[in-house]
Amino acid sequence: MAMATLAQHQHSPDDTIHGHGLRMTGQRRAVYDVLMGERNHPTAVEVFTKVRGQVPNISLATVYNCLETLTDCGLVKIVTHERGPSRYCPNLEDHAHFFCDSCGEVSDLPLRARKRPQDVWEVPENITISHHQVAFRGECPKCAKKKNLKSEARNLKSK
Amino acid sequence: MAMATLAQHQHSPDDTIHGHGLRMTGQRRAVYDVLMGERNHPTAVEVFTKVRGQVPNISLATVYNCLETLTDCGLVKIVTHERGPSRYCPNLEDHAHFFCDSCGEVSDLPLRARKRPQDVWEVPENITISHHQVAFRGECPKCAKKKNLKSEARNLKSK
DNA sequence: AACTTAAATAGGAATTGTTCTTGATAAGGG
DNA sequence: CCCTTATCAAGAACAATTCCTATTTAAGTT
Repeated sequence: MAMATLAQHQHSPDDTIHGHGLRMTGQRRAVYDVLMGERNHPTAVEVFTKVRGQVPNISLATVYNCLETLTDCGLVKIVTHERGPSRYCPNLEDHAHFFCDSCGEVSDLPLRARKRPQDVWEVPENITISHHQVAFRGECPKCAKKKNLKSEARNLKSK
Repeated sequence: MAMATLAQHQHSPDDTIHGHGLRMTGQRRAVYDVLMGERNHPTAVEVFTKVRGQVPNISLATVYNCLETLTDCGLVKIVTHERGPSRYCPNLEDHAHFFCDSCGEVSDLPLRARKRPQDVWEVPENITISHHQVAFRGECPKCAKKKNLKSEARNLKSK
């Protein structure tokens, strides 16, 4: 019984794709596995080079197609940031993204419990909201630490 | 005395640009005026066609250059949304954007008083945030109303 | 006013990321 | 096994933006 309940909510990616009348092909699985493996928000080209290890003669266009079907089926989210290339994210929880300006790393920031974006921005009542995309930019802890070490070194030298 | 206080905080765009060691040229002024006139978040191409009315042989590259200098000087904000072309916004207040999926209209949503994005998303303490960009998608009131009228018409017909 | 120097511009070429097209391949259902 | 449709690889096409270069313009100096 517990299983039946689980099965309803926890579809395998195969089931989800089949539910959309499509097939789980080798290429699609490989692309999905790369995303699930590295949760680094890779670009299409990064997925492409990674996935070539598994499917040596997959084409970039196919990677784009796979990423599109996966997003259409709701298995993957597409993340855009300023003018850069799109990135892909298999985290289906509601979350924002943080982009480090110095190292380029992207990380997920979860939504706080019982909070909604509308609590912070004035959204008129008669507007229907279907999606939101939230991006923060700044400096990640690693880069901040590096910078501090450098300036310490400078101070020692100048003595 | 009041004037001196004002002058400190309320620079003219010319002063701001001069403060960056640059000049307020005819092209830059025309681009800035278009943005201040239509507050529709136009794309570079839309600015280009509009600005040609004032400066008939300005080039698209120059419009891009002007938009870049204006944003570098902090007079204009650049707004990106999914894979679409960048849009430009002279509203310097902290605000989010709403994109209507059916008519494409873009509107500003002000930040609520004494609220911060960090109130809604969990941002680790040791991350430094310099910018945030927030986009909502959905249906604007006008489009919702149109849709309702249409479905009413359908209902009448089917009787 | 002429001279000097650096900034700004127009026009077009080049680049980047993505989508489209086409013919070949493969897979599931009858 | 055949038929139909989905999928794929490869490369062409495309859209938005940036880069390049020769020319023009403006500001500050004599």
